Amino acid sequence: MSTSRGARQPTIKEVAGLAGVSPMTVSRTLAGGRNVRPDVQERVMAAVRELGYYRNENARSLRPGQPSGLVGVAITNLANPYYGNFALGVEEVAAEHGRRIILGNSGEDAGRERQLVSDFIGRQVDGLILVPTSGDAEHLRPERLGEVPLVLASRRVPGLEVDTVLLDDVGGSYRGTVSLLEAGHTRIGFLGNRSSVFTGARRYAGYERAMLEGGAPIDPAIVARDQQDVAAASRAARAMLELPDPPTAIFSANNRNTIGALREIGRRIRDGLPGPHPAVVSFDDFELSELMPVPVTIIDHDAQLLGREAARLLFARLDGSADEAARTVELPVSIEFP
Amino acid sequence: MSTSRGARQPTIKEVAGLAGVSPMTVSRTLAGGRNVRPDVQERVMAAVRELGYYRNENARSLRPGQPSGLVGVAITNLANPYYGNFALGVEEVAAEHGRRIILGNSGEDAGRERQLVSDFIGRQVDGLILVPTSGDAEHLRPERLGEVPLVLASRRVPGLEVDTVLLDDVGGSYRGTVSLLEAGHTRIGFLGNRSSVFTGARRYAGYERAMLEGGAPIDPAIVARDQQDVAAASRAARAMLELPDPPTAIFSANNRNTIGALREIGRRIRDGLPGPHPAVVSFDDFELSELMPVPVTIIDHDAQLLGREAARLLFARLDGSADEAARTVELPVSIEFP
DNA sequence: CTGTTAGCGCGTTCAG
DNA sequence: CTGAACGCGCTAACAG
Repeated sequence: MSTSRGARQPTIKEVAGLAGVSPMTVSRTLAGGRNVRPDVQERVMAAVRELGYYRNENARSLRPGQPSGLVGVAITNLANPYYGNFALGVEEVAAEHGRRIILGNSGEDAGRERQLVSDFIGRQVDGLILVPTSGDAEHLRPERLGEVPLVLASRRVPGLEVDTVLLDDVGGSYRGTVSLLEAGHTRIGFLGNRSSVFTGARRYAGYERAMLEGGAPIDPAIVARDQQDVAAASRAARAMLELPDPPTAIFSANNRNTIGALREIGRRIRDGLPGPHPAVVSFDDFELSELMPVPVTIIDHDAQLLGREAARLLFARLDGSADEAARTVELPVSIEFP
Repeated sequence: MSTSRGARQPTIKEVAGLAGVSPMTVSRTLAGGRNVRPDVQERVMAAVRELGYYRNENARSLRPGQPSGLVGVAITNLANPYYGNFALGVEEVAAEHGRRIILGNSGEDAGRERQLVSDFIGRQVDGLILVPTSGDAEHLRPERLGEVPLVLASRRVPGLEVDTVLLDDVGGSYRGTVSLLEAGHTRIGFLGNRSSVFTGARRYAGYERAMLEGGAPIDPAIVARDQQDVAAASRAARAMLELPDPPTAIFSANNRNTIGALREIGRRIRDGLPGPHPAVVSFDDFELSELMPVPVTIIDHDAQLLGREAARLLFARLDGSADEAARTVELPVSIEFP
């Protein structure tokens, strides 16, 4: 009378037995019913319902050439709402194509990513969509992946020529920084990821180009490029705002750094520290940005769309409607002024 | 020379061939190498590396009794950061147990949830974790699920006695509302989900009890219970704030309603409309709540922890270390004053 | 220590 | 229109 290990899932044989037909007839009925008499189909479906039968997709995909209907998705940080939306975009398009996603969180760790990819391939995924970590990428090389198509999102991997969806990181950062320069700022701080992170490097490049072109000096004392989370970002912002000559504006290269910077600015305002408090340009949107105590310009883009686009590239590959060459799609960003 | 359909994944046979052993020896080596000579193991592993072989997990789990190592997770709205964190919690604990998650987004649609569950079972998941929709739940009845254990999170399903993780919705809402009453408010609006949503009903119940006990009348004109997204919440907030006698405080039953309400309050402040502007109590945390133009009290809880706890209940069931009776875990919430 | 046999659930192929 | 045989990749159980 234990709860478990008793009656496993019913098989096609049991359904066949109950319906008084051969397993083959059940299979055919489930496959659409071609070449099966309607009344027999009735009996089969009745047996299916009675037994609570579900077709075993794993056994099904055992046959070579049969797709598993699974797409492996690895993300660097699901706790970041940005990647939640990304995953949703992938999931939606996959569902439209009758596929399911297997999701793993790499936590920005290359070893974990490698494990995830191994497991995904072992489960016969039809394709992979990754936001790659910045570590070693040996496990993503084509000869390791065999036939399984790979799409990268958000970041490129050096030396890996595969379908990729990127944002216009450089252009967005450039335009965002220019908007600060045009507003009269010359002392503009930078908060971002370390340059080994692909987007970190690209977004810094946009900032740098705008500063150079605008004739504004880049002071290393107000450039902080190693914050991966909100707490670190707050500390970095604090350090530069406590300088004798603090920045009058801050360019933040991503959501986590923006939140950290604003948290610190808010603290200073509440503590009654003297202003002026810095204006902020943020790469990545966040909710209620219009209610901030300092003007916040948003370099906005759609994570869900990024996910959808990545999935589209993958399915184009799977349908064979993509040609040999790896494709890169760069999605535009929009700038929203306060 | 086409990219595809050519060299499928190598099989255990090919590895065996290359290593000059039988498939069984490869299998044993991969399973840990018991009863295989070290030098033979070497040869096998070399062949594995050379061919880029991955064990086919689907074929493996074909054998009865073998777990698939997959957990099916269905969520109502991945775009909500709250559920992203929930998924992360589940994923983490699953990974600790060597399992992977298959993730689907039900979008609050019972039909879609049913499809997802069918597919999950067809893929031989070891267990299911759902944030159930509020629709028909026929497909979750034990006889439909067979041996597959189910854990519900966040919401209960009427008539379904299964392991469940809930928040202390009633207590949190009660205490949050009491804090407003103690601050002198008596005209307190309510924004939330329709009562068919489990949490919607529970959170309203806490609000209602506090209001009754506090002797504060509940005015239907400032109770709005049908907002599922931010835009609808904004409209509802606007409607009650434009009344001749608007509420002096608002209790918001979830993240989406809170953002909507604050967006509307912010708009009124920017437009220079006369105050006083309402204080807000929010069930669910959000970032930068400390920077809002009106005081915001947070009824806080940890979505990631909710996910972890749900996964723990599931694995307790799978390990057989849980007894027959369905368990309910109610996680506490904490109140953070502005 | 290693190999052979058999069968998991399903669908393609070929007979009726 | 229906069924029987075979094999997909893998591993317990049983030789050797």
